[in-house]
Amino acid sequence: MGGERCGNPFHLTALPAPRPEAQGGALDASARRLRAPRFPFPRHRPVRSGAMAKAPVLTPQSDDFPRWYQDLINKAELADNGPVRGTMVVRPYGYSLWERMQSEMDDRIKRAGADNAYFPLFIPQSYLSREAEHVEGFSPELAVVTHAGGKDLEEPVVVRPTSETIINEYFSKWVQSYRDLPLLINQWANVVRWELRPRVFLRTTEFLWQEGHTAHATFEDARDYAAKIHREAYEDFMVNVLALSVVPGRKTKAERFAGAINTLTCEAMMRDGKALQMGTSHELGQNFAKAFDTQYLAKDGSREHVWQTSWGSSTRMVGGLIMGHGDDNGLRVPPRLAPIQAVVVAIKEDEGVLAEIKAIADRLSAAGVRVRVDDRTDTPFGRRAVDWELKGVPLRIELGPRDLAEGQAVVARRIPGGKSPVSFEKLTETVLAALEEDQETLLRESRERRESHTADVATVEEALEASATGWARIPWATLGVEGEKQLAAQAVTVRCLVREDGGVPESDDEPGAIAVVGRSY
RNA sequence: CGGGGUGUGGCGCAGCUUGGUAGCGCGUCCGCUUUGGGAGCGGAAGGCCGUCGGUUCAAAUCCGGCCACCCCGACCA
Repeated sequence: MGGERCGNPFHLTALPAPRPEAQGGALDASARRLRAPRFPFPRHRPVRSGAMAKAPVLTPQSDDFPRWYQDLINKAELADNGPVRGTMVVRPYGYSLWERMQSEMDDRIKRAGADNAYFPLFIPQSYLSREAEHVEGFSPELAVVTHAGGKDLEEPVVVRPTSETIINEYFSKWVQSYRDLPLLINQWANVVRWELRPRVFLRTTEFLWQEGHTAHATFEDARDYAAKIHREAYEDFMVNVLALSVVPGRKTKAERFAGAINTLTCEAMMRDGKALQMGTSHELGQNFAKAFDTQYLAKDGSREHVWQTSWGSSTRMVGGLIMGHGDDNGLRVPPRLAPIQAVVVAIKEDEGVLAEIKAIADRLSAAGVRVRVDDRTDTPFGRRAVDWELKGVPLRIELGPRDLAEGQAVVARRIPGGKSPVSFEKLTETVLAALEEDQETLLRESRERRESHTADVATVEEALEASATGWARIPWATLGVEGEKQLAAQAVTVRCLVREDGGVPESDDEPGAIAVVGRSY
């Protein structure tokens, strides 16, 4: 793609047309009347002589999706690259999205019975080695500290890539009796995995996440808990808050977490048709319990190793939010997640207007809306409108002197698009209804996009073909481990195994299991 | 590690073929006019051209070494 960058302004004429008019919704009739064209130069029309046309705010998705993603992160002020390759600086607005995710996830984790705790960043290197598959899985991406305090360390310490090992070291002390079980712990932390191909939010060397670690008395208890987190915390959050229509499923052996006996995943489809693993929940069996000798005394007096789970979700979800919902005008944040659900904008400097926007914001705030006032009248209105669109704030309530005189404000909707005047009396009610509707709209769009870009196929060749634009579903019995390898040669992977009815298979070889395959981030 | 590419004000780039001491867009700052969809005009600040060496009266430009970064093939939240 390097060769495509071109300073020639005539390239602008080849840009795609503005996105189609919004469909459906009560605001639409007047919206069409009021809305200004987003880009002054429709496709294939030469730029008029004289005035130079404005470039689009972002590289259009259809031109170059990765570039669009980068543009959006920069212009919506979500993050910067850090000085060390693969690291990122999360800027305040980007961090506020993460904080909302944390808050919603934390509620669900606590509802599932887990308590938060904190374990150290540094782990003795020897801990990693105790579980063979685990160390093998992680060793290529470990950051190891060999020198500290002005001298070489006797035993190098690794910067945690995940905390199974160190947590088990302590679990083995804390668990003595069946009465100590289940032990349900979660921690919010940063982890480091040295990445060769970093991408902001999607794959960074350091990232933020929550990692849950539990110990149970029986295989069944652990299995059920991993499934509970998978569905009641992860899937529920992703569907009902992020408005992403994820596919919950089971990983194949090739895609499983190093050291797990089973991995459950939620896979989301991005707007370019690629998959993003949004969160995983693992059954660890007794692998770590044996490696760290985590045992308990059962009721009958026998000594048993615990059965364990671990589960994680990370700042990668911010990337999923961007690529799952964003369009050529920027981010689109589902209302339930949005740190700012509505921004009240003063169109121009005017005493009455400035007083009224604050009053409106207060009323909305009292009604439970996360609202912000934009009174930066030293910045032109258009600039501010574009900024809020880039940031994906669902509703923009615009107020100018003319509106004030008529006792109304203009409500601009980011998600369906369009604008409509609303009287002050009806404003709060309208805002609340629009937020509800927009949440549903995003989820519906996400589901429809995924369904229309998923093909049921019968051969590896067809699966590869479908993977060019989306996902394929193929019977796992047809594909098999051999077919999985063939796909991998083309950078296509089995994202997960599902049942025909959408359920999650109990094992890899469950009859009737369907493999969902595609390219992924 | 194998293949391709790039290093020039904060960001994005031109200039290199044909050496003559650096320019454009965006951004930033100041002033006035503006503010209903990325404002206009005027002014200003900001770069020893990745690095080391060579050729030359003269190097961003030519030659060589080194470094860094980016893109495509093996892992992962």
